[in-house]
Amino acid sequence: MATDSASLYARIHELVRLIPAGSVATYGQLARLCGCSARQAGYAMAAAPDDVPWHRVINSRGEISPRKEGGESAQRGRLLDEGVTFDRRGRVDLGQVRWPGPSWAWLAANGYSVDGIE
DNA sequence: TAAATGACTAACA
DNA sequence: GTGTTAGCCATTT
Repeated sequence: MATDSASLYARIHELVRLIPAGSVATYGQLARLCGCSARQAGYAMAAAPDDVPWHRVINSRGEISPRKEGGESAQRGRLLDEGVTFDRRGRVDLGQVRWPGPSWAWLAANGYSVDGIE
C-alpha cells in the first residue's frame, strides 16, 4: 500500500483515466507528466484500481510489458476490443494510436505548468 | 537501516 | 535489427 506517495499514484491514475479508448500512452510519457521516473509509472499501474484503464499504458516500444503474471493477453484483448491494432510482432503503431497527452486546459486546471517546463 | 526488486527508458556498441 | 550499460526511485524484504 502506498504510504505518503499515494498522491503521486493518484496523479498517475488520474492521467491514465484521461486516455481515450483506442489510444495508448507510454510509461515514460506518464512519468514525465507526473514528474516521476518511468518505473514509478509501472508501479502505479500494478497498484491501479479497476476504474483506471491501465491496459492503455504500454512501454516505449509499443509493446505490452511482460510482468510476473500472464495478464499481458488480457491487456492485449482489451486494446483490441477498443480498436487498437497490433502488428505481427505484437506491437502497436505508436505513431497512429499514441495519446498526445492531456489538453493544455486540463494541465492548467490541475496545477501543471503549461510552459512544459516549470 | 541497508540491500534487493521492478508492468521503464535512453544511450551506446 | 539485437545486446549491453547506466540511470531512475518507490516498494519490498
